[in-house]
Amino acid sequence: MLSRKTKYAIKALLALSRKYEQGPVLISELSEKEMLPKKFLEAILLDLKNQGILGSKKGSGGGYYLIKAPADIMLSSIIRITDGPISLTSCVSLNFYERCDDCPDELTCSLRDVAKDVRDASLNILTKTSLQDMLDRETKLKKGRKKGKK
Amino acid sequence: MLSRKTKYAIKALLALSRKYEQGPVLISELSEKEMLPKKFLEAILLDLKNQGILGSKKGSGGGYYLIKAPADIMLSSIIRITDGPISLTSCVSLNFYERCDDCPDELTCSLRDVAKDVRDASLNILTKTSLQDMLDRETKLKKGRKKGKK
DNA sequence: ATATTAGTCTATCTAATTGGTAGATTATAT
DNA sequence: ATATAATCTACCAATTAGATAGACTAATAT
Repeated sequence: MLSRKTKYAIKALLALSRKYEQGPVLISELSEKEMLPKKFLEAILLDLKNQGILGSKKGSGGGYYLIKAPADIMLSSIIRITDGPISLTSCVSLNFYERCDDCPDELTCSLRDVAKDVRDASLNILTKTSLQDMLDRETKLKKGRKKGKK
Repeated sequence: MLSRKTKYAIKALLALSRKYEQGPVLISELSEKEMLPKKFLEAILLDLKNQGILGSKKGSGGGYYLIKAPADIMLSSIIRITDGPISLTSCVSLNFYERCDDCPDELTCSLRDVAKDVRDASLNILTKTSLQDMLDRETKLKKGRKKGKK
């Protein structure tokens, strides 16, 4: 399950996506409009900045802003920053590989084999879904509901 | 990521699968041969029993045994017992549904929409992979390694 | 019967993680 | 200079993960 941290990050990033190239947005504004605990959000945004997703500006007229286009920021990148590994086991993680301390032989571990498949299936979606894609989905979902479609 | 609990459970269940219909196996035997902490394993096995996966017998000649065929026990069932939800968000969980406390509208939440896709992709594998499948994979992996294949 | 065996129940315990807050500090625009 | 707003340091409480100890109960062998 995604942590609150990750959900907050995604919410904030979606809000920043809607204001892409419209100048910095205040933490307090993000916090209020998106209903995110301010101090916690602070830490999250700082994290996203240090990982190269956001830029920031201090002083009046300052705030946070996307450093890349919403279409170039993938869900997988966000999750990895705030939650770490996406895979079921660390032994198949592409970005956080670690040997399972007790595993006698990785090459013949059937769980690892399945975990690999699950990882590929998940990443196939998460590395292809950008913030822009999510905004698009949102508008589609809203339209769909208005027209009473499912 | 899967918890240790889940990994231990899978290890133990695979061992019990190899001895399917050969009578009960001692906790202590499982613990030693599979290198699992005994007391922790005790709790896990009891859990699996209460969830209808294992049977048990007390007294001498007793132990734990599979109550269904290895081909009928799916990875998804095991993970759900020991780790809970498989999905990224509780709002798309088939077995542990819960509303996201802060979500203003589930029907137009784009994260939920993506989480649904990821859930389907993961479950497509996990509900189709049985303990028997894992044993089969294991032997295949062992053969493959002997012959030097990849 | 009773001693032995082996699962079950209750109760802890520690360490790590999660979610969150407070307050001082530093950079910047005016 | 001063107000603004991000950044840094330092906590803190609650929960979960991982694990152990010991009493209790049921079944079996002798």
